[in-house]
Amino acid sequence: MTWDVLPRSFADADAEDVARALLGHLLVHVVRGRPRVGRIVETEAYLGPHDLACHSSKGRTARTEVMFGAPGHAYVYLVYGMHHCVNVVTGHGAAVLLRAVEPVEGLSTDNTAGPGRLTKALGITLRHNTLPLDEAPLFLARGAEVPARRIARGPRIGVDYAGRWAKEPLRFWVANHPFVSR
DNA sequence: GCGGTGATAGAT
DNA sequence: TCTATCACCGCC
Repeated sequence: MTWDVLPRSFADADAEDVARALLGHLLVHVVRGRPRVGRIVETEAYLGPHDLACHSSKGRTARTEVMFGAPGHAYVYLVYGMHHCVNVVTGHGAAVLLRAVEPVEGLSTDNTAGPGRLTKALGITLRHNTLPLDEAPLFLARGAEVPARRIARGPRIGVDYAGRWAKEPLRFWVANHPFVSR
């Protein structure tokens, strides 16, 4: 199989637009020559330093530096001591969290709804932090675009601490898709 | 509903 | 060095 890899410029736009545009495309992690592939069906936009739910609202630190770098790279972090989350950096402190994929190929489990389950199924860890997302081992590839009328939106999950930003409808998902979390 | 788990950031 | 916090998940 040859992949139609999405160029880094795909992520060079507002996080909200990228969050929508990523739905339907593929996340590929090549492990020992074998691709692990999921189709993105749920995302969340984190807009930048002014967005109090976004890690970059704490400023430029060793951890958040990657979000201030070039678009199209991975921001991976560990939460609650055990779950990895992977984001697509869109630049200027913003990024898009990948929350759920539909299993396509090579996954260790078909339990891929939820950011921690997604990274576990694909084998994504802190080692992938800052990697470019247009080349092996970890890249985005063209799937099927999701028509706007099939995209639902609502508040982001788990960011109640962020005041009014917790209510902003910055979570996007494929309507009625069985692999969307919750 | 509750707690495990460890990286992170800020305080001491 | 210490401590609070956390973009979650599995089990109760």
